Amino acid sequence: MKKPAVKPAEATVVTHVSDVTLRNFMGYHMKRAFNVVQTDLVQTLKPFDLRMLTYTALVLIVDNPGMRQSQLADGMDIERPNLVVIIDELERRELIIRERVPTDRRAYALKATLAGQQLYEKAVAAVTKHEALLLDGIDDATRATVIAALKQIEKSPRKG
Amino acid sequence: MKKPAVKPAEATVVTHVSDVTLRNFMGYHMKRAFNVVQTDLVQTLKPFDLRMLTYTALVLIVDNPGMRQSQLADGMDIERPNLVVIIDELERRELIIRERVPTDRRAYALKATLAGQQLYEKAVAAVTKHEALLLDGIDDATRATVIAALKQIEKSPRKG
DNA sequence: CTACCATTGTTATCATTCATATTCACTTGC
DNA sequence: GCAAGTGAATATGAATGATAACAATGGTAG
Repeated sequence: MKKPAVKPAEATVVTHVSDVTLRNFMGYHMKRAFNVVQTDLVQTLKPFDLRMLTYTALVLIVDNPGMRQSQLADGMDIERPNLVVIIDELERRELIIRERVPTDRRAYALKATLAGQQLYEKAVAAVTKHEALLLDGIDDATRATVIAALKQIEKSPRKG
Repeated sequence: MKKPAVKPAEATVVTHVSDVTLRNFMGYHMKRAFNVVQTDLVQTLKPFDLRMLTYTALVLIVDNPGMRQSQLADGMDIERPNLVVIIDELERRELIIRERVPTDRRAYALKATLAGQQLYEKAVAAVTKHEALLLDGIDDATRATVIAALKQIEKSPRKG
């Protein structure tokens, strides 16, 4: 019989919330840590008027000039319809352009403008700096171990 | 000059989407890995008719009998109004009860019913099993390292 | 005791993110 | 040429998260 290490103190006033059971799960730690990272990222991107999604899209477009929207949606793990508004916003701000593909007039080739590339440079630099602060106390070997483990989890069988 | 290691192949057709820039960020790895974990968790909880939020709430209530809603909201890092519907659902399904606190008639003491405790046992066991599969190739020492690192990130200064 | 303020839970409302279904334009395979 | 498939857009809905405002109650200063 597996008795959990949690003793429900009968009708006692709760002074401190215990999450011992959830702390047994890697996913719980991941969610809590990621929340901190995400909150920091949102703050970091605010001066550039970028959200996490618009930032990710911009970076991928700069890194992959000429990519199609469906490719970008795949890369971002979101559905095509949801990408449209993101691309709309980036295009309206003239950070990227939708260029018709001559060989397939259904598709758009996504490319960053000069302004888009410049914003990319600044935003990536800012995020890099902020993340360095967040990971301050963690040495390089540990970081490498964590990244390797996260990659392995990401590549786990039951993906999509 | 910091030239990124990304060469924008002029007007070339993109065959494979590169995320080299994003791969420099720990947060990106965390998000991708967590997506996998979360998708698996949702699937795991589906047979029990639990979502991530109702599951988390149930676990915390079982572990902390008598806790208040505001304490639970704090523990779950969500706002009080958003917790109401979650508690409503758990109460409607008779997994928990809202018990009036005699000493403070504004507050409810949250307690799991027998059915709630039983569902808790089954759900926690299922999640434990599924997570074990997900972390299969990762040895204990690595897991401990990752958890320690995630905890450190979570406790980072700029929290809330 | 009264007046004021803080807290608990609730309702209403809104923004964001993500999914699905449908439609339109276009391409491709037969 | 036509049927089927693909790229993108639109409309819509579900889930999660936040804020504002409120009623009821509790605590405290005067």
